[in-house]
Amino acid sequence: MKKRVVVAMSGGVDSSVTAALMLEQGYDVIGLTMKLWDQQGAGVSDQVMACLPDAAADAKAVAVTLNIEHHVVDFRADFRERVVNPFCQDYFSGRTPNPCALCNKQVKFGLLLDKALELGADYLATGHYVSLAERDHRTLIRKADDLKKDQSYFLFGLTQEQLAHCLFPLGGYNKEEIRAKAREYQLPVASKSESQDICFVPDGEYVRFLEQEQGKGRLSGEIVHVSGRVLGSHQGVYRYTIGQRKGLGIGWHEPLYVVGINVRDRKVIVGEKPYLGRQELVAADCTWNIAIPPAPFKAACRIRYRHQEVPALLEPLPNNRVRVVFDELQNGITPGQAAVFYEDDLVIGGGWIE
RNA sequence: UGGGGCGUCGCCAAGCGGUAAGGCACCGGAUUUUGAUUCCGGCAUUCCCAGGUUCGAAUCCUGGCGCCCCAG
Repeated sequence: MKKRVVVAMSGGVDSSVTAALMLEQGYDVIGLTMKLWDQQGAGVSDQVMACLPDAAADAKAVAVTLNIEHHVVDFRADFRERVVNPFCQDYFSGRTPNPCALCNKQVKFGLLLDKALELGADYLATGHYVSLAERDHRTLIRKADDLKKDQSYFLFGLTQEQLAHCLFPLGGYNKEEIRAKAREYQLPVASKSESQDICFVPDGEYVRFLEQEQGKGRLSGEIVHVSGRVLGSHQGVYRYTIGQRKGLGIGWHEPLYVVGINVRDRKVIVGEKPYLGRQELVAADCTWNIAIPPAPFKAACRIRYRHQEVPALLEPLPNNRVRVVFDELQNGITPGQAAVFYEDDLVIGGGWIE
């Protein structure tokens, strides 16, 4: 009997081609589109498993073209509770959230996967640019062949249980090839543009979003140099993130970067670039896809998306945490972002920077 | 109003008679499924003001104005 696979269809090029590929590979395919957020306006998300009204319509149109079953599931309440609210809380507590990584774990490969299994699916397939690999009877995420599109960083939180039901057919392709396939299959979304920004903040103005949600002018205070000298004022600590240079409005001999955020005193600490360097971090809520070695071990670590991982020594700590000591100083280690660990091109684990 | 110093883009700062460097900030763009970073481009017809000397001055002279420091 044919294996059944649910494809998470956002209405974008990637997930649409994913559905076509699954079909081509002989699966019994059902398309599922999540309704995550109500939003007017431009900046329609594409790769992001969006959310917007016409995303569902586009997905439906693709499903019709492919002649597959398609459903829309309404996760708006859960999405707000599990992704949007933590996003706001993080910013208002001086952290910088990574909603995409959280959404993957909680919603796409949480609620949506559950829904897929409910529908009798063996697998959930998505249009992420990653592959899967087997090692020591475990399933690991492998970076995409096209490193420019690699999205393994955002998927570090998936557990063995989740990965057991995942299919990522796009990992071996690059974007041009996927677009070509979309045209080949004559998908109506073949020429849709790339998306960016947070899906629930399509215009990228996350500050405005936060202020709409929680009110304006909270947590305003001083901008202080590492030397202690007050250099200016700011309109809210949530407007800043570690490593940020632009938007400080301070004329100085050199560029200044945000090197610290003190919510209690409402202070944004700035300093010259060398002050950004840190040798280590601690990550919490770790997910491991290997057996955790009992002793400290070497691995490569990424501290942000789209950055070459760097060598470090990982020391597992109690309570699902890990200390990461880098061989070289790293700039812009930011609480709230993910630290993702690699062995060659495999994701072996990751956690949230404290 | 005794002595000394200084006034060039929002900030710092070159320039010292030949027709306004640079850095920071800011703005725009590129890159990017988070936030950042990074990269590229833009940004003083004008040098505190008013006269004067020069073919020509931010640069020299005169007079104002405004700061700063040291003395009283």
